This record gives sequence, structure tokens and C-alpha cells, in this order.
Amino acid sequence: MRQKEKVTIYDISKKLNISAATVSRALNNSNRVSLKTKELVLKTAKDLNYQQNTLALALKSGRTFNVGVVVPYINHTFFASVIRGIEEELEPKGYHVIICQSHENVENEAKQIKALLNTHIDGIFISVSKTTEDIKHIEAVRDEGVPLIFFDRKMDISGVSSVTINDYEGAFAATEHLIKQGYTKIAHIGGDPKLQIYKHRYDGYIAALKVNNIAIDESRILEVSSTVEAGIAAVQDLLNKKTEFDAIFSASDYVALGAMRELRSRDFKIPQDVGIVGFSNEPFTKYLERPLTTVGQTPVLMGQIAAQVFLEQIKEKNKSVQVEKRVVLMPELYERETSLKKGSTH
Amino acid sequence: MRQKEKVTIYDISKKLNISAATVSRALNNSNRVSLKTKELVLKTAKDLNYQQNTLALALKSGRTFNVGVVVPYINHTFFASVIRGIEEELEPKGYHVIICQSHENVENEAKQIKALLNTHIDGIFISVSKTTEDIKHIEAVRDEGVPLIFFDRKMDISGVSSVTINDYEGAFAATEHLIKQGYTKIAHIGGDPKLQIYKHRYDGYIAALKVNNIAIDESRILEVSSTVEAGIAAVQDLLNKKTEFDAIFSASDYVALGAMRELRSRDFKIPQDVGIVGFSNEPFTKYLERPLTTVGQTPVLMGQIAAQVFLEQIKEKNKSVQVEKRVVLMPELYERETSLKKGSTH
DNA sequence: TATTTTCGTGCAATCGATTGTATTTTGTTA
DNA sequence: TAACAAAATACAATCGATTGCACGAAAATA
Repeated sequence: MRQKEKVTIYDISKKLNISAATVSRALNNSNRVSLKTKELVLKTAKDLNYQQNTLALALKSGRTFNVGVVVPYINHTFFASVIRGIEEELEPKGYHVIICQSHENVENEAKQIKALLNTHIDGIFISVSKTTEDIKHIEAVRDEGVPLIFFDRKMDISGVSSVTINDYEGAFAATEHLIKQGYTKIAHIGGDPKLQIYKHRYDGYIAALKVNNIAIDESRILEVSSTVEAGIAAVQDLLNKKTEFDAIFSASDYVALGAMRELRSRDFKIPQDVGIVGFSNEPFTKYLERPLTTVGQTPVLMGQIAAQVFLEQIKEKNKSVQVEKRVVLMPELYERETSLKKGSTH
Repeated sequence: MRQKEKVTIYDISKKLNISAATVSRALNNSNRVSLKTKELVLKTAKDLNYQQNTLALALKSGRTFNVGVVVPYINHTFFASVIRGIEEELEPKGYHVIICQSHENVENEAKQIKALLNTHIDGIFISVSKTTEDIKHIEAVRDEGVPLIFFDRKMDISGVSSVTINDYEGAFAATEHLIKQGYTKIAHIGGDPKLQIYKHRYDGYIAALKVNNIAIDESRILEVSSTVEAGIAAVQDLLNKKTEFDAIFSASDYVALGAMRELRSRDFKIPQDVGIVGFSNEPFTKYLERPLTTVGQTPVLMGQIAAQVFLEQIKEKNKSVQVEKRVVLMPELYERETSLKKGSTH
């Protein structure tokens, strides 16, 4: 295995009998180097297959052109798509995206952030884990002067920008849609309200009921984790307690899927007996035998905007002006079979 | 925003009136430093909240304790799980995993690899894209002396280790399972045979038919891309051409899902009229109304083993002994409803 | 007490690139 | 051709940590 000798600017300088400083300036197209020398250096660099040592550069300049993204799980389509959006914006500008997962665990999250800071990234994008309450590790990022951008799941910390979805409006639209379809006993299977997104979805659901003069029945409201199993259990729970309901607005597509399965296995007809709406527009929702109505969140756009916010932020950073930008995107309701009691409106 | 001043070993040395060299030795627990000084340094380091500058260290030592993983898509459960396995093995040893996606595109793949080499990673794990034929960018890794490990999708390059699944056996088992269930006209919807995995699955299918004295009918064999849409189109194609078949062994769960949907929309009964087996054990296969029989690949284990191979490799590297390790894992058939004509055997 | 080890520490070079400040070379003008 | 401005290049410090070598002091031995 021929361990390729790394070519440095010193090799070039020796070969051309000039100083390394001149080589560096030539490579950086400084106007203090003659055209002739520049051409010579560029040619030699190419001949020797010179590659700039980014470590040395980073050590000197303090910039690595790496940014970190921390998400709960990389295999959730939503997060993967946000990452895609970030990549699309930043890679053309020479940045490299380092992806980390917290596995919905604060300690992991803190560890990943520490590792990122240690690698000297130029910025961090994060969607916090469900278990994140202590925010010391997040404040540490801000305190180190590293640009930080929340997306989707944010925390209220001053001086930190965020890009989120208007979960409230999404939930409101979903619930109102069910009402318009003639459902009145609408249950809500939500998530842990410690996470703002679930709180907002809950609020949207409540608001839609109120606006439409539908009484709120606490027994129809459950809080579960975002899994298929939890959806199954939630429906069993509702049925066991003989809670009446003719529709379910779930804050998660996975839970909605579980709910559907359980209902159908008990011979409920969807959407005739029970209407169902999920949240996230996970790809599988489209492919179900009975495609699921759900709230879509434009995750790629979210990533792109988060990246743009970051780019602005590092521009401002030199001026040491602190900016805190908060972007809120509007979600979109995908009306599909599981909620169209009256038949398709398309 | 108080930009925290970075504390260096020089700050410690000044404070204690000793040289930076001694500080460095103390921090590295060298036996050339007195116990007293060591304790003093450690205490001061803690007080000042000293953090080692990994860039400087990397520049000096040539090691970054970062490894790169390149996969086609991070949101495919299979790849996400392999990454999980790698993380599990390497993070406890102080490594940080940098995740990159090629989006099934060679140029992207080459770009990501270049970026990784530029970041001075200590090793690269890769599952090549479907469009990878030119392997210059991969040979470049080996030529730089950076440990390289293929997983799942490999290429035949000397001096490169790999961890793969025995796709042949998986396909053989799947096909034989269908035969045992009484199906005889078994179609195969495979993928591009340029990718070894698809070639091997095809070979396994053929072998199982031959061993069981079933004639091979070319018209029952299709090659498509790994999407739901392709599965739908494939079944339409078979039906349009009036090809007879009573089972489908698909090299992809997504394709199998598409096939199922199309068959059911045309009122074929599964598994009575047509039996179906997929490949990969994607999570959704379990949650379908009629759970899909599929071949599971122990991806987390694959990641763990790949990581272990890497760790061995860097040990050997010092001895400049070239090792090329090839690990092949055995897949497992998950027998579920879509192929159990005779009823569950559980 | 004189001499040799041993131990602890400091000096300075190194990793590769950048950049402010000389210094040299070239070109221009009187 | 002398004098000076401008252009091109070199020198050396810097980023932060590591490490071979050298040096002095204390400890061990004769």
C-alpha cells in the first residue's frame, strides 16, 4: 500500500525555488504575486497533485467549513429530508454536513454536541430530543460563539434562531377538516406536551373544536409515544373505556397507522365509522391500502431555510451583531381516503 | 455574545510558571513528570476549563478520530441500522462517525469521499451507489492509505475489506420457501445486476428453482428499480404480457409492496392466488394489513462487524501488513402472511 | 566527598498554511 | 544615470499540541 506522501506548499516552494509564503499567496490568488509566478505555482501544484491541508487551515483560520446537524433519528423521513435541504444549500458553498443522531436521548445529544464543538464545526443545526429539559449543553454552544439554529423542535433560548412549522395551524386545519366531513366526536392522540410541537398540535385541535362549537371531552384525549404499537394500544384503551369517538386526529403518522390497524381488525370501517388524520406525511401514508390523510411539513424547505439563516448568521458574526431570527413555515393538509367520508373532493 | 477565549496549554503553563511541554506531558500522563506537577496541572486544567484542541492534535499526529460512512440514503432503515451498529462499536472508543449520502449518484459519492479525505478521517465505510462503475475515487482512498471497508454493496478491489450478506442464500431460502408452500410459477422482480447484491439474489432464485426441478421461464424475470411505483408497473407488465405466475420473489420490499397493491386492486387474493416474498425486512413490512414475508439482514450486526474490521485494520496498519478481510453474514427469512398459503407454521 | 544515575523540566523543532512586515527587484521619472 | 515609487518576493511569527534532546538538580553509589 503506497502511502501517498502528502504534498505541501513547501514541496512546491522547493521545486520552484521560491518561498512558501509566495506559494500560499499564489494559490490564494493574491495580487501581490506576479502573473508568471502564479501560473507556475498553479501548474506545479497540479503536477504534484497538491491538496490543501484543511487541518492546518482550520488551525490557523478557526474555520473548518464543517457544520453539524443533530437529529433524534436519521432514518425518519422528516429529518432525513431536512438534512437534504441543508445539504442542498450548503454544499455548493463548500460546506460539509456532519450528521449526528441523539436517539431521543439527552445524554447522547450532549455527547454529540460536545464532539461537534471539539471538531470545531462552524455551526450547529439541531432538533432537540424528547428528553431534553436541561439545556446546559445547548447554552454551551451559544456561549462558545458557535452559530446555533433550531429546526422543528426548538427550545426557548435567547439569541438562538429557529425554523419551525406552524403546528398549531396544521392541527387546526386537520381537525376542522374532520369537522367539515361531518365527524363530531373527534379524539386526539397526541405526544408529550413537553415538546412544543405536540403542545401546539394539541392547542390547534382544541381551538378548532371551540371555533366550531364542539364540546371538548377530556376522555377523548390521549398522550402516547410516536410508535405503531402505541397507536394500537391507544385505540384499545379508548374502546376498553367505552369512550365514544367517530374520528381520530393523531399527532403522528405511526400512531395513526397503529390506530387504523387496530380499528380494522375490530371491523370498524374507515372512513365510514371512524375518520383518521395523521401528521408528518411519512412516505408510507401514501402507499397504504387506504391512503392516510395527513399534515405535510415541507421538510426540505425547512432545511434550506435553516441553512440560509445560518449563512446570514455567520455574515453578521463578524460585525458582532447578535441576530435571532425565527421563521415559521405553513404546513399543508393532504386529504386522502381515511378522512373523506363524503367521497373524494379532488 | 461572550466569545469564550479558548484555553490552551500555554495558559496553563503561564499560570503555573512551567513550560508548555511539561503541561502537555502532564496531561498525557507521561512518567517523566513528577506527581506533584501532574496534579497541579490537572487541577488547573479543570479550573480553567481546558479543552484539548483536536485540530492541533490532528495536525501533529495525523489522526482525527473521525471516520466517514457513505451510504446511498440515510433514511433507508437498512443503512440507518448499519450506521447505528458502527456507532455502537466506535463511539465508546472515542471515534466520531461522519455520515454522508450519495443519493445513488457516483459523482456525489466521489465528492463526499473527497470531502472526507480532505477532513482527514481515519477510515471510510462505504456501501456503493447503484451508478458506481468507475472506481477511481474508491481506489484513491486505498492509495492514500486510508482504511476502507465495504458493507453490503461492495466492489471487487484488492486490498479492501468487506462485510456483506449472503444474498445468494437469502434468495435461495426465499424461493425454496415459496416452492415448499406449493407455488410453482414463481416470478422474480430483481434489480440491476451490476450491483452484486442483485446478481446474487438472482442467482439464488435460479438455483432454488433448478434444485427443485422447476423450469426457468425468462418471461417471469424482470429488472426494475427499488420503488413502489416500479413494483406496480412490474405487475402491470406481467399481466399485460399474460405471463402466468402464482408467486413473486422480489429483491426489494418496496417493489413487493407495489406489487401487492396492484394485485389486490385487481382482486387477486394474497397469498391464495399469488404468494409474495420481499427482501430487507423494512419496518413497514411488519405493519402492513397483510404482513409481508421477507428476508432480514441483521444490519446492526453488519455495522458492528464492519467497525471491528476497521479497528483491526488500523492496528495492523502500523505494522504495514496489508490485510483484506471478507465477512459474509447469513440472512434470515421472516415467514409472514403473504406467502403462507398453507397457513401459519408458527 | 567525588562521581555516576536518575528524575524532572525546559528548549526548540515540527505538523501545514497564512499574513504582517521587511527586503529585494523592477520600473518610472527627472 | 541618479533617485524614487511600485511591485514582487522573502522572512518570521502564528495557530496549539507533541516530542527528541539537552540541561540541571537531586539521589544513589563508590
